[in-house]
Order: sequence, then C-alpha cells, then structure tokens
Amino acid sequence: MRLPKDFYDRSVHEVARELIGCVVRHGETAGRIVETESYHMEEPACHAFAGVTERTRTLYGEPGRAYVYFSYGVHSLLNAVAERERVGAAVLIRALEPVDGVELMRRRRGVRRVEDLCSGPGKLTQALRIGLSLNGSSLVHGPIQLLAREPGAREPLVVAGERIGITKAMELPWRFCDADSEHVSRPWPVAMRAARAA
DNA sequence: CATGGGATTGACT
DNA sequence: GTCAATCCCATGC
Repeated sequence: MRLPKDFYDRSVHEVARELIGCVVRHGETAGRIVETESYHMEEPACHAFAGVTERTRTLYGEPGRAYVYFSYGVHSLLNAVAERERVGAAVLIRALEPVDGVELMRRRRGVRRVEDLCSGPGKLTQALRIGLSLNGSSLVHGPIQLLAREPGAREPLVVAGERIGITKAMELPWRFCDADSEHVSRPWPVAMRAARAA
C-alpha cells in the first residue's frame, strides 16, 4: 500500500522517524528504508533556509512529492517533501536494505556486496535509477512508490543521532536509523554502535 | 555573466 | 586519514 498524502502532511521529524521500515520502489528495484534525515526551513542546513527559489520550489510545495537534487556534480539525492504547503521541509532518504531487483542493482552500481548497493543517499539513487527528472513527481501517484510497512512486520528499533555531511546545524539530532540494520551508512550513530557493542 | 559551495563517493596515502 | 570528480544553483557584480 502506498503511503497516503496525509502521511507527509505533519511534522517532518515524525515523517522521518516513521519512514524507517517503509519501502521505496522504482520499477523493478525496491528497498526497505533503514536511514533518514529531516530538514526544516528554520534551520540553516536545509536548502529551504534561503527562502523560495527556483531550486526550493518543490520543498515549499505540497507534501508527498519527491525533491531530487544534484550533489557534488555527481549524485542525485532523494527526499520526500513533508509539512503543509508553504512550509519548506523534507526527509532525505539515506539508506535502504535491498528487497527486490538485487541483480539489477549490482549491474547499475558495479559492486557485488549487498551491503554496498544502497548504504548511502547517492548509492541508492544509482541503484534505483532515480535522477533529477523525477524532481517534483508525486510519491502518492508517480513512478517512485513509497509503501507502508507490512502489517505484522517487525517494529524497527529506531535510534536518533546527528546528521552527516553538513557544515551547519550539526548538533540537531535529526538522523534516524534502524539500529538492527547492516545497511546504514557510515559512520553509524553513537547510540547504534553502543547497542552493537553490548 | 562569473564565481563558489555542496544533505557524496571511491580511490588513494 | 586526504582528495578530486563534476555540475546545479544561489549569489553578486
């Protein structure tokens, strides 16, 4: 079942936490979300902090759409737009555990280990072939599907930590990870390493 | 129009 | 640990 538009129309942090365990599908490839980060317009690490521009129009638009942008001239990064219209906020999908189309992912990525296929925001868009042309597309009706957890599936143990790879607002604990997954990108959150060591 | 930074990755010391 | 690749977009002249 696709997540409905209402799922996204609330606090971006709740959306980020609850997306853990949901499934992203694009064509023949799909993966279970094991890592997300939330971004909000009132905080300088968010692209929407600068206000409405050509780039951030999607972020300020209706919830439940994809915000895809190009990073470092190399990678497309996938976000789910959240909060009501006119509030710029989104959830960055940072890592997946592959569940379908693994061989296709291997060919696209050029690596064999399953843990290397989708364990990073740039890796998973390459594995699922998600590019800039999908920016603004609907996650509720469009080619990228975001699917709810199966009823009865295990409840993920979600740990929060500081976001990765940013230079501003680094102290905010808005990174969410499935503590039991081998597919979370490095470095793992402190709370997750501690749980593993025990 | 020119410039510079960036929500990353992979290769290398 | 360091570093380059490579390009979109925001900013400033």
